[in-house]
Amino acid sequence: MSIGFEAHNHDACVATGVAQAQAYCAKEGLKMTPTRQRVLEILLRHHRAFGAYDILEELRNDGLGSQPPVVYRALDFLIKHGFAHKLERLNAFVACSHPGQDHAPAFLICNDCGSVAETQTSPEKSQLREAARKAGFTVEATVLEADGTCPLCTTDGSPA
Amino acid sequence: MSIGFEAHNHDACVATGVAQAQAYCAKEGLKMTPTRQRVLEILLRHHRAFGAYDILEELRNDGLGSQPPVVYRALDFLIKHGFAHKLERLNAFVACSHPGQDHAPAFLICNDCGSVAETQTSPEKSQLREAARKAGFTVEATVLEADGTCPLCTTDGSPA
DNA sequence: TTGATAGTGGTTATATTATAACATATCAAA
DNA sequence: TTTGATATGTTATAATATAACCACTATCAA
Repeated sequence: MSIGFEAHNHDACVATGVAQAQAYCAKEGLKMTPTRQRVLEILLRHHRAFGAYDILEELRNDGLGSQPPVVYRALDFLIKHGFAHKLERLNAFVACSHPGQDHAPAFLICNDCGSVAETQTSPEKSQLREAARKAGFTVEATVLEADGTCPLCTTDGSPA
Repeated sequence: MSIGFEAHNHDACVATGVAQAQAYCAKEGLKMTPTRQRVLEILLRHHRAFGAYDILEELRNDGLGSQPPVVYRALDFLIKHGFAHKLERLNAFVACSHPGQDHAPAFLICNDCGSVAETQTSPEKSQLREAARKAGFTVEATVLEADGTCPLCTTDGSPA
């Protein structure tokens, strides 16, 4: 369960993810508005890379805004506060698997089935941080992504 | 000199970079065509993140093709054979600083001055590879990028 | 209660990045 | 010299993202 390709109960993912985000927002004085919550739910439900325009289409179906800025603004909020991440390699988005933790996420992205696993790294041990330190470079954010084939697709050629 | 933010002779960069690429192509039976070479020269000369449409504008000035596919095809070739890399965070491109080596590059990207340093990592030691191994995930390619502030911009607020 | 302010959302328009599809050209091998 | 593979030229469009402006709402101070 630690890495994320195993099957699991997405309803629970969605419920706990939304609850955690709501709790965090209440504590920090942030506004979890209907649009933001809906975008988070969409990301949690799919639990895979999801493009901004795919999210937008679902939002539209819910009557919650139909223009790109709506979804990009919601994503900005979710990313800023750690509820979601952008996959730079795919220009797509995923819900955070470890919300509430200050973390340097890394992603394993399956090219076959599109599933995405978020893993934690230890910034103090990373080669990237070490290289930055040596160079006198101040790191603000890191992007750590691997493309490849997930165990399910490796084994039998078909996704979960 | 190991990391890449220091000032250095770009003419030499360009000359040696092109020569190395030509040698590699000759050895491998690849074609270093005028367009491809010109795109490589542009990347080497600027030695920073350079967008596809910025490259295209320079190509146009040289009469070497004026439509997007021209530059994207050249970039595909250069990237495929290790002469250039894409910075996913910026949707931009840089010449490779270590051509001819089979490597897992990592980048330090200065948000102030736009300079980019390419550093080497040891795949066998990386936390991303380790996480992949644990998950049974087969890695095909990795993206390792850090945003932040380079030593020159940290020190005095102005780029080199 | 009013009015100032900040944050959010709606909308139009447009910018930026990238590729599909098809025609033409080049070149080397059969 | 035909063939096949690779490369280039071109048109059109897809996919991703943001600027700019206006309206609404909540909050809070006067």
